Amino acid sequence: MIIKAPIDLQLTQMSGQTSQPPWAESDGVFREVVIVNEKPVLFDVRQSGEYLDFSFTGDVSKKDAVSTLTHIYDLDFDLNKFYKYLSNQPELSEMSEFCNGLRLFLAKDEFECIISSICSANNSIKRWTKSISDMKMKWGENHFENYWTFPDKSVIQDLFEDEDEESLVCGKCSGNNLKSCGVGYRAPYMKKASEIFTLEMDLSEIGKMSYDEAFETIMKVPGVGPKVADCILLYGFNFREAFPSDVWIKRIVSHLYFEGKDIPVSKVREFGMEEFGNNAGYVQLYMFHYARMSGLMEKIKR
DNA sequence: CGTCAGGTAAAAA
DNA sequence: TTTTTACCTGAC
Repeated sequence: MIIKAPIDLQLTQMSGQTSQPPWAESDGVFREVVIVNEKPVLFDVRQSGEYLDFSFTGDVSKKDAVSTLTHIYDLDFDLNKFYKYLSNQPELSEMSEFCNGLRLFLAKDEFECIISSICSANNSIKRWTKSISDMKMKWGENHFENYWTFPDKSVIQDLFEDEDEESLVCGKCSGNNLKSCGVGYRAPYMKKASEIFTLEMDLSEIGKMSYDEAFETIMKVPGVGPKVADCILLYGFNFREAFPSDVWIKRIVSHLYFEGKDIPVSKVREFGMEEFGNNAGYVQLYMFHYARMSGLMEKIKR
């Protein structure tokens, strides 16, 4: 089945958005299990011309399958209208040609997005995606032979932090702890975050809040600073006015708007939100990949 | 082997 | 309030 909205699936999958690791790819087919109406559904998605082609296995209606993928790949967003917006501004006008078809890759599981985003802090895309994939295989639920959902918060909060803690309980066991997934010092953050969402913070409330209220709330979670908070709000809860600002975005904004002057990341975030409004999330996404693909990144390193 | 990148938390200014 | 430092891990 084809969903008639332009997308570059490969680019979107591999763009390092912290909602989740890329789906398993084979011969241009991206495959993943997603929980829809509390039941596991295995999706196959592939590029068909400029559109998305898909099939699925599982106990779900065609309509719900379509709306699930439409959400995850943000297919209701009008890319051409966004490209018009970009082309009207000299600083941004080149971006759409370098990132044509790039879309938000939104969370299939809000909790997975939170832990992924915490894991991505001060980390490389390659490393955090491997950590999250390892966690799924170790403690998630297995479906359709080779696919795993992300473990529940109640599972992660009780995990051993490292080998030391694990061997206290079981002398010769190993590998059944968070640090074995390469998450490093983020392990205690992940455990505490899980505990908070189990005990005191209701995930379903976040999406109903205003952006400011949601930002303030999510910032109370350990391991969540301003950058991670904005990733969680953008990719996990669809707050499109979020402008996740890290060192790369700082360098790009500084290069494009402030003659290369060193601007504090906090100011970059404020600038992005004021300047781009509801397009802030998309502009951030396009800035990063434009810099990657145009060679700008090499030029402004350091 | 050492050096470095990269956000957050906690300490220090 | 803003600035500095320590933190795991893997790439180089």
